[in-house]
Amino acid sequence: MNDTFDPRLTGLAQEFREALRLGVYMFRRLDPEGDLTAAQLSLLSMVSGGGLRVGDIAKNLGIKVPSATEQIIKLERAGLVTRQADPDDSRAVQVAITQAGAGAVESANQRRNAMVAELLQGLSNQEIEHLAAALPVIAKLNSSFQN
Amino acid sequence: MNDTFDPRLTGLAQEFREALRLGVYMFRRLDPEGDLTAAQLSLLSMVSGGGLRVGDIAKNLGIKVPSATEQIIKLERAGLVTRQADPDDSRAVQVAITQAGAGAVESANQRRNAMVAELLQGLSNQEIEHLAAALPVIAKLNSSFQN
DNA sequence: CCTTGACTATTAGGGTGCCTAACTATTAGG
DNA sequence: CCTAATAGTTAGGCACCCTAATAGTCAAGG
Repeated sequence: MNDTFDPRLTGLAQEFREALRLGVYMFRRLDPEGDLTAAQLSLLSMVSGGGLRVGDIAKNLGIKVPSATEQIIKLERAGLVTRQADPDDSRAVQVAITQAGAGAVESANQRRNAMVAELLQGLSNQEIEHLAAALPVIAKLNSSFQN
Repeated sequence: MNDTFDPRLTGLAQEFREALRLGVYMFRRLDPEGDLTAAQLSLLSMVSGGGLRVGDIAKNLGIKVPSATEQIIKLERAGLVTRQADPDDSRAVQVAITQAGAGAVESANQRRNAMVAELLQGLSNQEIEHLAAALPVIAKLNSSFQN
């Protein structure tokens, strides 16, 4: 096993971990007044593009199936999604967003995006470019981390 | 209240929020085998620079005092920190790292940095540059968010 | 002094969100 | 058919955060 790396990478790793910690902080505090928790909004946004099976939702969210089930049941009780047996495979369950769910996603996203956009307004153009360039890199890191 | 923003900012905000969610995921799952949880390592790293009071720790971590107390008690039971009344103000409690605690921080940081560095190795030079340029921006966003 | 109000930390109780293990129901292959 | 694999749910548990209530200490004014 190779555990020696370019020292610059190790330094960047430390810095990246620190940024992750700050990100956790921000993520947690974004729009605490809203009706939807961050986890619920992530799930709802995901199904708002079209019905998905529980397993797909779990995989896309990077959580285990029982954790997805738990959130889905909460959302169903709140009237924001529906659950129906997949006609092609009755083991599977199709989760679809309701009209109320779509409205909730819309307003929650607006509120949160407005809060973040306000933060972003405090950045220079160059800082915004740096941030925008890095976001796909973070997404890529996450997908390689999933494996 | 102004809730209209440059639409590019709103799009970026959406993308940034998604990156935050992914970051939370990575942060939590990094080194799940280690002795320290992510939250404990954050706290321990913080006091490793010198003793701090509970309130300061909570503020620096962005959590409430009772949550900090809870973590500190766990770490104390594990022998990684000590708690002593502040000689200047016996309401306050000084939290200091032990030798075992310092060792735990050291090895946990190494393991986690190695894991992240390995992820970073999968990036191109340009991607690494983009990431490195964005990390200070994230730190800046966080500090303006604190207010 | 000594009381009152502010401050520091802890305790008690609660909630979210994730996990693994065990189970049920369904599908598909030999 | 029967068995193995697959999809989801249920049950139980843990990490980590919160608010409200409490105990102890400090500091300032009467």
